[in-house]
Formats: sequence, structure tokens, C-alpha cells
Amino acid sequence: MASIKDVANLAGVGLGTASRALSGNGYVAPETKKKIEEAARRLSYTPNVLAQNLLKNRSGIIGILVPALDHCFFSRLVQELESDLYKKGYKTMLCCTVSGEHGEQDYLDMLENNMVDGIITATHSFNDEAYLKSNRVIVSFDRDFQGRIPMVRSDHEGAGRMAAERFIRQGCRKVLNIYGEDAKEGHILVGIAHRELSACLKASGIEVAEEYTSQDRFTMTYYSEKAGECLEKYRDIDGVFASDPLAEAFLWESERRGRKVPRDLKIISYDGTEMTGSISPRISAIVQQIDKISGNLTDILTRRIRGEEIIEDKITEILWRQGETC
Amino acid sequence: MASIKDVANLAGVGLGTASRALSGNGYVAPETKKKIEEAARRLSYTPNVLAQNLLKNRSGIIGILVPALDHCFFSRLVQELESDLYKKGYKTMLCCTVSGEHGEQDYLDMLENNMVDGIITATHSFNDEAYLKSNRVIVSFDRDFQGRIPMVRSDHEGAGRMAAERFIRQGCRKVLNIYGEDAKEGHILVGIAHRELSACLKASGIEVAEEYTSQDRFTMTYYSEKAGECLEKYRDIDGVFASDPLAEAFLWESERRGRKVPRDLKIISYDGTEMTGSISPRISAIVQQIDKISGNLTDILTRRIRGEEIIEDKITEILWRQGETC
DNA sequence: GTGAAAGCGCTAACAA
DNA sequence: TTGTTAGCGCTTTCAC
Repeated sequence: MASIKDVANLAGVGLGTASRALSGNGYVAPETKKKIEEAARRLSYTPNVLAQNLLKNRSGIIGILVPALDHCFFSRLVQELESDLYKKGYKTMLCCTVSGEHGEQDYLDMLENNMVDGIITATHSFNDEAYLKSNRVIVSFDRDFQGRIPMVRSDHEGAGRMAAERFIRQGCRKVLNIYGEDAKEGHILVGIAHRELSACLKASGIEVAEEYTSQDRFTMTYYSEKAGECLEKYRDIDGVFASDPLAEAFLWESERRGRKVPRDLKIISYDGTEMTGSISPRISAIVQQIDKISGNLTDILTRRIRGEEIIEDKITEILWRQGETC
Repeated sequence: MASIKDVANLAGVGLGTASRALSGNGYVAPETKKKIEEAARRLSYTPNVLAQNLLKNRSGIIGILVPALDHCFFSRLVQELESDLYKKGYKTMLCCTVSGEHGEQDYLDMLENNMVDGIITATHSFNDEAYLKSNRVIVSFDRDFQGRIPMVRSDHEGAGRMAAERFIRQGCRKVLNIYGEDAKEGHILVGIAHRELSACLKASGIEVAEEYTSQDRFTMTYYSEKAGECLEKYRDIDGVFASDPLAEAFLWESERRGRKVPRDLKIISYDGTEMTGSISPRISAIVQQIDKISGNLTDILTRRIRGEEIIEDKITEILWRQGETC
């Protein structure tokens, strides 16, 4: 590994000059520069980012914390974030908190020890304190830290109302509203959409059943089981509101039991990733705009890294996607 | 940010002593150690990994290059790799090469400039030269670099034969064999399975149609379109062999056209991720064991980082998963 | 058992 | 315009 010192020696100049020539900032005579560049080429010199990082006290890496990639919403979000961060000059460190038993704490430590310049967290599992203790740059997706960490989320209130409106218009009499048990109360904010839905439906005299899914199982196997159980337990429901993969599971499990969708059961999914929009029949959905969410998250993050004080939250608009299930 | 120097000062010792006490290697008197640890706690000292990295000339980060996370095989693989790497003491840097327009080259440069200690590549897009130029640690998934970079892949020969055997036993007369155009020839090795399948079928007097998918589109929208087209184009096929999401698309598109699966069309998917195994009907599949693949990749990688010379390839066994589509 | 000093590879300030 | 020097924060000799 050739160092900048080697380059300077070969070119017959001081290493400060070599540094200026190669990095492009600072005065250096054209011919000297040429010599240095030639020497660098001959030695196939590459600057050691480890040294640059130490000096600048930044790594150029952003940590993304997600429960898992099994869930299509998270894999889409991560892919979008990686792309956006890259465009802004950052590399992405991936941290899945559910898959292994390993700790979120470990990943948070990377903030303290300068491994990452910032963190985008989309996990549900950990206690707030660990996050709030850190004075470095964190941005949250869909999780409320009592206004002490900036957050990005979808317009869940609107989503809940929109879903209710659809079920009502379709003449549903009893709707199953199912979501993660971690969003049941408190600061996982997708719960807002579900609570809003229940409230709206009840206000219109429509019966509501609520069920909750485990917060650390994201496999289709689990979702299929859960959907099957619910269909057995609630034989009289004619509507379901659930996140993408679970909505898909309801679709197949319902058909398999001879309950036609949408004739006997209307399904609306929340997330509306491309996955559920292209299978057949296409699932009707309220869409969380992942590209916008990613844009907001990375925008707030990079601005905070640059020193801006931002604590305001960002609510992303939701959309209706007409499918064939409601 | 308190540095080790601050800790040493507060404890009233030299910074060398503080370093030894905190890192645990080197002699230091118990009471001195206690003083230092106390000082560290008071200042809530955290070692700066950037400095440690520069000294050790390693970052503890592994780069994973995948085309995208849209495809369930890759999102599963990445999740598994992240978990395995974590257990081995490495962090994961995620690099999606298709999603953005940004270059694979950029990520390969990270090897040269010490940003990552090694790379696991599962991409299809780039020319071999860029990889072979690098003398740092690379391990490849399913891509042949003429024996110059160690590789892990599934037993594609066995997979092709197994699929053929199933189609034959089910009495198929014409099978559609569809896969990525990049695997058509050369070094994307999943092509072996498909070529083997075609060869076996033809040898048994069964007709084979081959089709190819784009190598940089992984969305369900695309797969659905493609499946639809094929079903229109080949009205007489009674068997399909395709990767997971595409197999799923064939399932829905076929049913939508009134061609019942498996009565009119037998489907076998290659990959057999959990996703296709749990929807209803469950898709019959030849399973690539992602956990084993990940284990082999990370094992070879870490051993090479430690200095072992490994160039032999690792073939992972495939499994049959009985579903309801063949 | 401990402190001082060198150095990882780089950049930036300061002289020359 | 260029070379020298001082660190970034840490670990590791090497004397004491």
C-alpha cells in the first residue's frame, strides 16, 4: 500500500505539496502537479480513508436500524435509503435488530465511538432511554421520542379515515383491524392509523374487531397462520385492514376457505408496496410513499449533521391505490 | 468527546497507562486501574474507533454488493449475511448496485482505500477486470471469476436434474424454462441449473421453450408482465421453471387466465425462499439454502482476512420442497 | 508498574 | 508556490 509519503518521495517533493496536488485544494504549480499525479499513478496510490476520517472526525457512514428485511416494507425502505444516502455522499451501514439476538445497543454505540456519523432508526424494540442519552444525530421513522428526536412518518390520521370511508362505502358491517402489538399504545405511530380507523367505523355504527401481531416475527409463514386463525375466529367479518404481507396472507387464506375476495371479504392493505400492487388480484391499498419518506429522513439527517437544529416532525402524505380487493 | 488523554489527566497518570488499563493488555497495578476506570466513567469516555482503525489498518466492516433488495432472494441473503457477519465481529456495509445509477466501481474502491476489510459480491453487472485488479479480499456468490476469486454457489447441476425429473414424472410435454439473460452464458452460474434442465428434458423427448428476463428489473410489476406475455406466447406449455417471484407471477397470471395450477400448468420455483413457501397455494420449489450459503460466504471471507489462502469453491446442497404446484 | 515518545496516513497552518 | 511541522486519538515499544 503506497502512502502519500511514497508518492512525494518518488515525485521529489514534500508530502504537503503532494497532498495539495492530489486533493485539489491549495496552490501547486501545474508541472509539479503533473509530476505528482504521475508518481501517484505509477504507485497506484489510493488515499487511506481511515486516516482522512480520523482527521475530519467523521466516517461518512450512516447506520440504518431496521427490525428485519423479511418485511417488504423495510426492504423497500432500506433500498431507497441506501440510494438516497449514496447520492448525498454517504455509505450505508445495515443493522437488523430482530434477526439475530444481538443488541440495538451495539449499534447505538457506533454513534458514540464515531463509527457512523448518524443513525436512521426504524426499529420498535428498544427502550427510549438509550436513544435519548446520545447527543449525536439520530432521525426516527414512525417512532415518537417525545419530540426530542426528529421524526418522519406518514399521515396516519388520514390513512385511518380513508380506510374507514372505503369500508363504509362498500357496505361492510364488521371489519377486522389487525396490527403489531407494539403499536397498540404509545409511540409506534402506525397505531394511529388503526385507532383512527376503529374510531371512525364505530362512529358509523360498524362493528370492529381488533387483533395484534407479534412484533418480532415477519415471515409469511407466521402471517399465513395468523390470517388463518383470524378467519376461523371471526367468521362474520367482511373487511380487513392489515399491513402488506399480512393482507396478502388474508387474501390467499380467505380464498382457500372459499370466501371470495372482494365479494365476501374486502381487504385494504396499509403500506402498498409494489409487491402487493402487482400480484393478481391487486390488493387495494393505502400507500405509504417510501420514496418521499426516505427523502425526508435523509434530508433531515444530513442537515442535522451539517449543524442545523431541526426537531420538527415531517408528515408524509398517503395515497389511495385502487386494486381489486375493495 | 472525552479522549483517552483527558482520562489520563483526570486520573493523574500517563496516557500509555490509561490505554493499557482500558484496553486490558499490559501490566497495570489494580489500584491504578481502578482510578483510571473511575475517571473514564466520570468522563463517559468511549474509545474512538476511527483512531483504532487507522492504527490497526482495518475497519471491521464488510461490504455486501447486491443488485437490489426487491428480489426476495437477495433481501433474505443480505439479512442472513448481516447476522452471520455480526456474530463474527464485523459490521455490514450495504451496497445496492442496480437501484441507483451509481457505480459498482465506487464500492470496489472502498476495498483499496481501507473503508472495508472485504467484500461479498452477488452482483451480475460489472466486468470482471475491476474485481480481479484488486488484491484484497473478495468472495463471490454464484459468479465465476475463472478460479481467481473464491466462490460459493448451490448445486445447480443437481437442481436442474431434480427439476427435470419432477416435470417428467408429472407427465409434462412442454416446459418453459425462464431465467435472467445474464445467466444465459458465461459466469453467472445459476444458468447451469437452467441449461441442465433443458438438456435433461430434451434427452427425454420433452419440448423446451427458453425465455430470458432483464437483469436489472426485479419488480413484481415486471415479473407479472413477463409471465403474462409468456402465457400468451406459449399457449401449449404445461410446466414452468422460474425463480421465486417470477414463479409466483406465473401462478397468479395463469389462474387469472383460467389455466389451473397444477392441473393445466405445473410450476417449480428455484430459490424456494420462505415467501413462496407460505402463500397459498404453496409453490413447489428447489430450495437454495440461504443460511448455509451465507455461512460459507462469511466463513471463507473471514478466514481469508486472517490470511488463509483459499481459492477452492464451495457448492451448497439443494433441497426439494413439496408444494401444491407440481 | 509506569511515563515518554514514536508513529498509523493524512491535512492544514505556518514559514520560507 | 513549496517544504516543514503539528496534530487527529490511539497503541505500543522502550527506557526508567
